[in-house]
Amino acid sequence: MKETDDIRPTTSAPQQIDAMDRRILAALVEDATVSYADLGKRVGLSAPAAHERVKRLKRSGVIQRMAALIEPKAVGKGLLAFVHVDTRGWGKSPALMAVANYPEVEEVHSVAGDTCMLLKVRTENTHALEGLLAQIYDAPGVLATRSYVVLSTYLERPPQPGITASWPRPKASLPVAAAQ
Amino acid sequence: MKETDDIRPTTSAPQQIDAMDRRILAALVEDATVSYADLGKRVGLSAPAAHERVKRLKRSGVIQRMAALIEPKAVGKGLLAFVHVDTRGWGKSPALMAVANYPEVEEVHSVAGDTCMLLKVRTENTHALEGLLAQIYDAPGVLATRSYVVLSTYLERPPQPGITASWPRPKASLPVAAAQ
DNA sequence: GATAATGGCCGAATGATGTTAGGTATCAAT
DNA sequence: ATTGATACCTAACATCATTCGGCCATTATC
Repeated sequence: MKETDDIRPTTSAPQQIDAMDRRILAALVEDATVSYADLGKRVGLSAPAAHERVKRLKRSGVIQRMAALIEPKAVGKGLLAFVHVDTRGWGKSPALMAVANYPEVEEVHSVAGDTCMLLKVRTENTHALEGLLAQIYDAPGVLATRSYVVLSTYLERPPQPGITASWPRPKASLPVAAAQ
Repeated sequence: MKETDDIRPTTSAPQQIDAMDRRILAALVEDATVSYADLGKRVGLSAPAAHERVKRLKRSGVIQRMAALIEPKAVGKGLLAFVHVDTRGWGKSPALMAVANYPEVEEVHSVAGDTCMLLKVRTENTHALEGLLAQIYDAPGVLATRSYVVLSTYLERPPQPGITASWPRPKASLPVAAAQ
């Protein structure tokens, strides 16, 4: 399993991803432990050919890395919440970005809309969430936060390689003049 | 790499996760392609011992699966957005849940707060987002949606095994009576 | 239109790694 | 003290990743 070729994170993918690459990606996103022989069989390639493709996808940065997906509840993170942070001025202050160092913080985005920053956090309970929120409030320029505590998660998965080619026409849309 | 032991998704983890398991999880979340020899070296175990631990973590469901993490932009998903969906009645209608079949939809949660459902979606552009929103609106009972389009992502990672033992006291908090 | 060059693939051989087996130490309960 | 269970180790084996050489298709060049 030693990747002798250096996987240096080169600049973003220059070449195009074809249908074969997409099938390989789909398989690896679902299960990254398949042998190259099985992977090749699934997509219609030999093991070395599949390996060569995967190596290229890694080198080009399309495959960032292989990761173990763990069950949050098992590691003491039963509470998931999305935190919207309203900030004065420009929200990306170093003090606010420092919360990314906590392992409870999984995502930090700046968003367009009525709020500046959006965090996805996972804590053991509401008490720990309060402790994290206190850290967020502690950052200068933070005006307010709104937390959306997740009650149930129906779907949660990493980025998928598939894309929807054409979106269905809405069937129950309001009549619009000149809707082509 | 063939896991001869069946990894049947048994009921949730019965036994406790110790510090060694946490270190193994931390290593595998970062890079699931390490050899068991390297993994053992990193956490202070032999290769078979590390393997045994990993096998147990998989069987107990702590490790759900190994997945390839791909760069969304490389597969034509440069636009990330969080969509809040307000619904009349109980939001979990089959028609709304059907949007989970689109590969653009990565997360579906029901949340507490002023909205009922929260989706994380990744599309190629705003036009595709519009097509997806049309599908959401098409579900009966959907009153309104609010979309937060991500401008920049500063952090995005899968669930981490680490937990913060004690949260720092906020340094700039308002004086509170009898704050112990 | 012939030919060289490139890219992608395959089959087979080799080396690294996953995996099993057997044995030892530690700890808890009998 | 003895038994049983658990977790670990070393060593051997089986499997797989990886490399190599050659083949075929396509494209560029003469």
